[in-house]
Amino acid sequence: MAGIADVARAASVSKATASRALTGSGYVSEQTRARVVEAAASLGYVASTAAVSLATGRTRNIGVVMPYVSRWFFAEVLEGIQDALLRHGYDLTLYDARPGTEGRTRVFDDFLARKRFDGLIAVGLEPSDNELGRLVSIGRPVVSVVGPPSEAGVVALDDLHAARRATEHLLGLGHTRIAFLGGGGEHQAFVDATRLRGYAVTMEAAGVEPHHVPSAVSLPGGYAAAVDLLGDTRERPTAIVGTCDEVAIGAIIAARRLGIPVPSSLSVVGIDNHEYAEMFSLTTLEQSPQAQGARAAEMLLQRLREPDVPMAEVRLQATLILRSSTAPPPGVPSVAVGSAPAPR
Amino acid sequence: MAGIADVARAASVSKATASRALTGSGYVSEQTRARVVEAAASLGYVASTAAVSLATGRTRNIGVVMPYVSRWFFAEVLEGIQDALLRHGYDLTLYDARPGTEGRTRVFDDFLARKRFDGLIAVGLEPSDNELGRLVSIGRPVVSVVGPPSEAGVVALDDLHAARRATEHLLGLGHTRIAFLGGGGEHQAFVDATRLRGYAVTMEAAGVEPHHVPSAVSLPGGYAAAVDLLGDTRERPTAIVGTCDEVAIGAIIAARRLGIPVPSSLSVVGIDNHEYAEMFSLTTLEQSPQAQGARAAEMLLQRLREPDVPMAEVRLQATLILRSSTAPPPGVPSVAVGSAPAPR
DNA sequence: TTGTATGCGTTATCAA
DNA sequence: TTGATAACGCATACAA
Repeated sequence: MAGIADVARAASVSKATASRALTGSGYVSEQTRARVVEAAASLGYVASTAAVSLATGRTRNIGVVMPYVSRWFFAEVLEGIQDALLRHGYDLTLYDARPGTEGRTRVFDDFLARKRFDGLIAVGLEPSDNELGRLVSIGRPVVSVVGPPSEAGVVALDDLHAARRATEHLLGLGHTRIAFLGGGGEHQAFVDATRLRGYAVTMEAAGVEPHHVPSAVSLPGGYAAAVDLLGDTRERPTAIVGTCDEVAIGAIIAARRLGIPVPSSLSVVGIDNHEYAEMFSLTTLEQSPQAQGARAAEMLLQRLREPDVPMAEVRLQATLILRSSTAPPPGVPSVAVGSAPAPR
Repeated sequence: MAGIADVARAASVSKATASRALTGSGYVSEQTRARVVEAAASLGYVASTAAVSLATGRTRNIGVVMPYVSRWFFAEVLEGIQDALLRHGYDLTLYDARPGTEGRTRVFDDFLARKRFDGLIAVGLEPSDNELGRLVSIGRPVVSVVGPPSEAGVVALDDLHAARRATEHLLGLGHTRIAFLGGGGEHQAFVDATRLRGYAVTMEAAGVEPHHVPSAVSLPGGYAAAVDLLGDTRERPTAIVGTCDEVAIGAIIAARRLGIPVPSSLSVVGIDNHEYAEMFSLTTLEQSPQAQGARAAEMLLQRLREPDVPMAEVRLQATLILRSSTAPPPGVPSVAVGSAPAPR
């Protein structure tokens, strides 16, 4: 409970000097600074955040708004943000804003309006116009992870590119009957729509017909959709692009259950490089949600330091990780078989 | 940016009355209260949390400390806490304290010491003596989710009971060669140790030998451990108790890959009723992390309201959910086969 | 380099 | 029932 007055007294200086010594602002002789610091330490002095905030107008706290926290991508981003903020001594207050809930309304109307933070990180928020209005009216810098370009800072995967790469990989192997699994539900997410578009564009450019299979964006969702899709022997595709690894892995599990060998009868590719991807030998386009979260946090803190420099838009390129869930379609010989061995 | 002074002026009352009208403390005539409230609304007045905290000593914020946020259990608990706090208008600031990291030290030494919260919820923290000391020295009420009894409030699953039920279920089906998968690593968690004990005690009481197979507590961890365990045809168990569903599901996936049919050649039971449990037909002992989180939050808020009533210790009993990952061991006829059909 | 005095936006105490 | 005014604990402009 020791206040700065106690510290000042113990070091026999004024509160002002004590404050300067502790915060490192303004001139203080090295001698007295040491005395103050020692006094503070021995008294176990910790500045009251409320008082500091009131006096400075800054909270040393960052707000994070996300629609889910228990889904892999979001949890990973959160960890990345937390890590980065920790390093800079910033606190993190979390706002859960599940789409379509009453809680979400309260978050936008009441909680965010309290401005208990110096800046905001919005992860996959997809705000309505109304919500977006509230967001900007808060008057604090915002960085979003995932999502379309905006005036705020953005850190996101280049979804179009990732989906294109995934599709091209399968086309390159000789597949033509390639289905895209994911999205299309009630709360169609921007990410999934973009990836679907990347897939569709690539398919059309190659002169083959795209085939979108709606699916909940989760492992059980991918499983269920794949069971339906693969159960019909006649129209069965030879390859699947999952909108994310969870969906792709669900499809692999479904295939195994149905006795369809992967990759010899069915190729599957995902986007993420999820924690489980290796265990399922999933070929995928890697992104790092943790790195994205950390990057967003750094960008926001940078902005707080220098309010004048405009914030950037960072588009990350996913890199293909080849594992063994993809191969040429049945009947088509492997490329390696038909060509000369590559020189070493 | 409107302050309470602006509201007061607009309603032509003093700041004091404005404050009383808005906070609902002290006498205010219904007439003026309405005037003040309307003025506040039309000005878009939102009280400065910093000023309120400074004046009242309360933050309307709850700190949550957990070692992971991306693991299923923790993420679910977090959602439960968030939900409950939201309903009561409380903010949530999150502290990530992964065991063995430098960040964890900083959380305990610096971040928590700032006391930016009225109370703390510790989820599966397993603090060292040193850390525990810091925790109590903060002087704020604490509720822990998961973990041993303490002076603080506790909300947790009865792990001993859950593991016993799981083991008894398998014993009752006629299994004798039952392995326990999970825990035993470097950061042996209290939960896993307790569940292991519940298993071991039950096995010994039944006169059969317990067999603990160490495993990382995750789906890939369970998979890897099960591949090793089941690969050895000679010493293969007929049943597995997973310390949690993730481990159990990993084991099921491993069994499928190895061509071992579940449940006819191998029974698997878990603890959790994880999001994926149904999709793998996993028999399991259900608990609700969300409910535990919400319960902990309510308990803490209750304590803040009435500081005198001591906090309780809530032990939840898991309930067995029968799916089709468990059956009698090979060679032993199903109970139903050997007995008269049950009356309808 | 240090000290004095004021402000930050509320709530709470005391009179009126 | 209301209003003036003093905390709350710190940072900072200004003076010394």
